[in-house]
Amino acid sequence: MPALKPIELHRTGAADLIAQALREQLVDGELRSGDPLREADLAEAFDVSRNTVREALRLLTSAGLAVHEVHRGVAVKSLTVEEVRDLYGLRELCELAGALRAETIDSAQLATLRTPLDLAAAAVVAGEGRDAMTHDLAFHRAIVALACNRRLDAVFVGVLAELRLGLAMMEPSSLEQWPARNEELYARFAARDAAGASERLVPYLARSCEELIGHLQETGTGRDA
Amino acid sequence: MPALKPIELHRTGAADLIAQALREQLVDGELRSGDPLREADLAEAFDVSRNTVREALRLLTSAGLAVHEVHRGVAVKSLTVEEVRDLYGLRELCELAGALRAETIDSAQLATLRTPLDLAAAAVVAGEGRDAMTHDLAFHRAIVALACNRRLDAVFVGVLAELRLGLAMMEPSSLEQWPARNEELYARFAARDAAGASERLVPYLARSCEELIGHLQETGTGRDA
DNA sequence: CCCACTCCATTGTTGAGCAATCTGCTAGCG
DNA sequence: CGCTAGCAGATTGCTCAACAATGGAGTGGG
Repeated sequence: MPALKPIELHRTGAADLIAQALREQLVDGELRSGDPLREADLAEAFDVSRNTVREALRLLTSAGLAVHEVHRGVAVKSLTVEEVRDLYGLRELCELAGALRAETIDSAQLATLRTPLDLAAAAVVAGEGRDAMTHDLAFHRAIVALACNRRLDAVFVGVLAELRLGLAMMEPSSLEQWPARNEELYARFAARDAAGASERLVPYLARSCEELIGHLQETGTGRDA
Repeated sequence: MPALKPIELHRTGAADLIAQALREQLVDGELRSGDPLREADLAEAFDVSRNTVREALRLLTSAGLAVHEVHRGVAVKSLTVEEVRDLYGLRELCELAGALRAETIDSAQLATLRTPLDLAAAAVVAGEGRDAMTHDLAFHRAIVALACNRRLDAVFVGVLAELRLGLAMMEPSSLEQWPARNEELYARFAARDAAGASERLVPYLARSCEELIGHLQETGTGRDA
């Protein structure tokens, strides 16, 4: 036994890798809502066959990140106002499920909230808006994780991914206010105050939702289905 | 303009049709947990190419109904006890979100609860256990629909589909008690009593969950990941 | 009994090919 | 001038055949 092969526990096929690459381009805002995803182009870009690209696109569409119209191809999904409302409604449900557990968390779980919070704060002072948002969302994912339900986590990750379709297109407003707001929320968890955490979470999400909707309407995105 | 072509608003490709056909075989229990889904077999059975089958299988796996191990193929997913707990936790979240709206529903919404309930009752007296379960689940889907959130509906449908992987394998116990239990729940909605509905929903789901887990452990399904 | 080796079934991926369909353009017509 | 028909060109939907890579089952030797 010369050397342990670098463990590739989660070996993935080419289609999965391409889907992941596209996902990343989506959340980074490199692909904008409505952009067409042409099979031939992607096949050449990733140097794979068109069939493999098709599999990757199936994954994206079934994840809700793209839409697929027969004989017209796949395009990056553009969110409608109604969809944003639904997504935020679902997001609220997920986060409240996590916040409910605030009463019974231990210090290790509290630490999982602390880390992304610090990273987000650092990104804010560095003026890195995109990073700040990434870590902010990680903070919220940690909140949901308190519910100790992997399926719930998966749903939440999907919701965030779809929301980022819209969020990626707007400059986060009042960035410098985020750390204070998050610290306040964190303090409620540190105090094991579930009700207090929920009370702060709901208006925060409502504000964030209306902000995104406002931006969608401004830029005229998310028009006809 | 001789005749309006029968509108096919939701044209679907072959892969989607096959995925749907397999889904139906899953909820009907014709395919059991762990059964392998071999590409060549399916290609011949549905008379399509292997690539098309692969696309359909991608859809199933990303919907959580099948598992995919590289170079080992796709198999019908077998639920672990932990997954069942998570699924029921998520299901509870969805249904409670619907039950919360009990205060403000109108008579039309109440009617959407009534219909599947009657169908389920009829199936019970007819001794059609499978149909009874189908309509019972439709009743619960109607509860979730009260939240008026399409995304939530989609999540719930996915959760139910996964649960049916396990439910399809067991004979529903105490079938004749279902109608009474459901009527009781319906009465709370008719009375616009959200708290009462929630209080009845939670233990019902808990019982159902433990029943499924018990059956899984009996039959030894859901072993090693 | 256990290990190594071979063989076979199955998957992963490719590339070419063709029918169906959409899109944009052009030409003809009123 | 506006409008429709229809003709390419582009793109997708799906098939087919092939080959490499991998996993598992069987086989034989130690």
